[in-house]
Amino acid sequence: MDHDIKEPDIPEILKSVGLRVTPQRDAILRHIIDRKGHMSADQIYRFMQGSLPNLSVSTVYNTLKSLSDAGLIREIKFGDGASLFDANREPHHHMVCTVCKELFDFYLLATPDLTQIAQQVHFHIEEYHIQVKGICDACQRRMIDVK
Amino acid sequence: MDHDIKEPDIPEILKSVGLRVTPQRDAILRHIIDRKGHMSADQIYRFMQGSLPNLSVSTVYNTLKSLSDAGLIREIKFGDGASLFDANREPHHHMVCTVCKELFDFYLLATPDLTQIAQQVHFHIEEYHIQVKGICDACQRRMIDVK
DNA sequence: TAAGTATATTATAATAACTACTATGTACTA
DNA sequence: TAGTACATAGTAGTTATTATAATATACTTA
Repeated sequence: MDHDIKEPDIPEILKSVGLRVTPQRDAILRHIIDRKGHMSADQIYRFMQGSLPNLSVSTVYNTLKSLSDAGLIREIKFGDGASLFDANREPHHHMVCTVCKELFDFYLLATPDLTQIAQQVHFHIEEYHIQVKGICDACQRRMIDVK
Repeated sequence: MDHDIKEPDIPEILKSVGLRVTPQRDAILRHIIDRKGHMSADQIYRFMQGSLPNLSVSTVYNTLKSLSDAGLIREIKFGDGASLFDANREPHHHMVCTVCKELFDFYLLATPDLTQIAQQVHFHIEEYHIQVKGICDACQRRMIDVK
């Protein structure tokens, strides 16, 4: 058995934040961690039809809320449509393409200094997130081709 | 007549972005510019009952979309509930208090350098917005008092 | 200045994304 | 191996928003 990539112990992660281990939570958290991307509640629900055909939509929402409250995943509200969720790994931010609506991660080398502002207004910062809107590479190329 | 504060010429602003001047658009844009804060479509709708009792909810949404597309106002999706809108003045960002849910503006002195990342991934940045979550001054005090 | 037309508005219906509710089921406790 | 606190499923309800279609109006141009 090769251990190049260490499989995360999902039940252990759930226990560590005080959540009961259920097949539904295990499967949903596993899916979010395995797939690197962003996904909506509905996408998760539809994906789970294979392995958990009795899974209820409300369980998906309840689970996403529990995982989110526990800090294991992050909810991204961006553009139109449904909230997206991703595994809360290294701090990262998001770019959304206003043409194709696709969402891209990005990582900041130098983080903006928010401490000054926070001190001025006595705001206790828990987290911050940068949303960038623009046009992705593929859509830029497409626009040039059309022109 | 004192001209200390120059009144914005709303019809002129609308024309300048190619929008027809209607009483509804005039009133809505005026309200958003006059009031400095953030407001939801529903808040605008209810406020307008006095001056435009026949105003329809869909007109509020249509108008907000037109104004937003034209870059005159900005839509803020943050936390739960409805989108908020504000006049798109100097670039600024937002802090939301996770306790009282209130939204605060803040202005960055040094803007984060996103150009490097944009160049790397060939993303054409149109705008960016920093969302900060945390606890506001008032709520921090309240928590200390209770303790 | 008065049609004409493209666009805006209204009112209502429809939709999407979620939340509330309650009966049933199950993970953990002792 | 109960007992119980919590989770799930299924359905109904809610909220915010969008679509539709008939009527009305802002702006154009003759």
